[in-house]
Amino acid sequence: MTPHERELTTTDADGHPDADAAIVLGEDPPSARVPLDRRRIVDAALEHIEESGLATLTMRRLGARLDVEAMSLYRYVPGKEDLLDAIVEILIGDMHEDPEVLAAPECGWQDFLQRLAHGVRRVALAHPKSFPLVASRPPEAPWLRPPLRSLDWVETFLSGLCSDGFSDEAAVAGYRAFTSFLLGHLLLEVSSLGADIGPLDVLEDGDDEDPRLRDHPTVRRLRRGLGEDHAAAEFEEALEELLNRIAVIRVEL
Amino acid sequence: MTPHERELTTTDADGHPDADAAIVLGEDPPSARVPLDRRRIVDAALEHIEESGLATLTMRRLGARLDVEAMSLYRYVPGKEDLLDAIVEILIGDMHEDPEVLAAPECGWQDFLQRLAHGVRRVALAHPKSFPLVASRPPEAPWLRPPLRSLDWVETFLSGLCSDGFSDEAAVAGYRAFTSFLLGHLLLEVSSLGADIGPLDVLEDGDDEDPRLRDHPTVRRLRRGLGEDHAAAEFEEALEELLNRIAVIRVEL
DNA sequence: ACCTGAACACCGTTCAAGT
DNA sequence: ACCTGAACACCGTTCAAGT
Repeated sequence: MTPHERELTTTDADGHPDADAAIVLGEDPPSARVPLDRRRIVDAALEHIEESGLATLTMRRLGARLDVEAMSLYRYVPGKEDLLDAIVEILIGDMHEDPEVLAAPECGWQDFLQRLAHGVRRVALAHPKSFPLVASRPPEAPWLRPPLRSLDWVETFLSGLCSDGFSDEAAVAGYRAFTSFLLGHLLLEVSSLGADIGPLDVLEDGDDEDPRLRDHPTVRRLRRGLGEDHAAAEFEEALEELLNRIAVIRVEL
Repeated sequence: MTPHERELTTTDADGHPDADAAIVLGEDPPSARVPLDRRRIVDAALEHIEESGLATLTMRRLGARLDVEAMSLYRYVPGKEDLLDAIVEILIGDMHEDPEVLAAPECGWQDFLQRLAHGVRRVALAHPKSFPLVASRPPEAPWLRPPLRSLDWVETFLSGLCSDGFSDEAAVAGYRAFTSFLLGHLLLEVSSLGADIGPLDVLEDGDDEDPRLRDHPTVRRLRRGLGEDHAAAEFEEALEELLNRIAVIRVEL
């Protein structure tokens, strides 16, 4: 694709170099490939993870994807660990840019938390294989419990609640309940998605039997229900319950 | 070191072989080191992770810890991935051996789930740096939603509920609610523990200011509360709420 | 200014060879 | 039977050198 574009822009069918024209028009330098750039690197890493998984992400492979040798990446990224951190920052940034999420809590804290939860869920579902990084990378502020990454996110959350009548203690308690809720639900949902469930693994309720089920009669009996995906509905329901619980915290603390 | 031991045990200072004496006493072969063994390898890996973190776990280092070259490990473990899976199995096994957890649900499903939850939490807290593997390793049964590892665990859970009046549908719904609850709470709790929080990171409420807090006034204001660890109490409280919710599921489904 | 070749230390893993 | 030496392919990372 990139070579294709390059061909089209550097010479036309008659062999005329038309690079000059492009420059005159103020476009990118003919096709001396766009110089590398930190954001482009992080995006490519994200793409790779979603396509092929975190385990195969390699500085060398990432370089190849960008038509560059691995060493070039180090001009823009201090190292692989920092690259993974940068991915997390992009994911969190996506959340913050979402206008749905960003909107101030004018319609009350319940609406605010609803939008926040759905915003995080959208990001998680859009990047199922990368999302677990958000939970596993060492946090920006380790003294913060729970140590979710991104002080920006925490600030948004706490100031949102405090602006709608939460006491300091209630806001902190709400923060804890909300984050563990999101983590549990989204990590599980995302891990079913990332599992690359082969069509043969669906375990039809036909007469054929998975040998592993011989010693697990209850799992076998309930296997149809266990295979169904009700993640969306369960998320809504559990979120509703959570908001009720936070409402109690709000008036009690 | 290894050659040193060998010298000391196979011959004494006068050149007498003393291996026979040891054998006569019925002890381990003098100290020709205990032959390797799959369980010993997995235990050593667990120890290494808790001491030094998953990132530094290496077949070569693991070999060194066992006074053996890395290649020897491959006689007992097919590869590094399988080793990580084996660690998860040990953790889950620990849970199942806990008599507190294992006891049949004779005192009702609420007591049963209480014991189960606390059993899982004990294991998580005992191995904070290894526990995240339970959530991140690809599951034994990918068609199972959520895909928690270990069919044994799922079987225990479901048959426990079904033996105390849960319909099939209610048991499945309860399973989903329970696992996402445990995952969220324990991963967050364990990640605060594993963070190796330096004493300087506690962020005293003294007058010194972390520069990162300049743009996060609410976090700064609430930092004392955010640093406190109420994980145990919050776990109990949230578990109580969860059991209430499951009670509703039980009668409704 | 931006990229690369060559190099270094360290991986996971295999296999023929040692004891 | 159990372990190791030597080797292979592949990592992350550095740095002097190329354009």
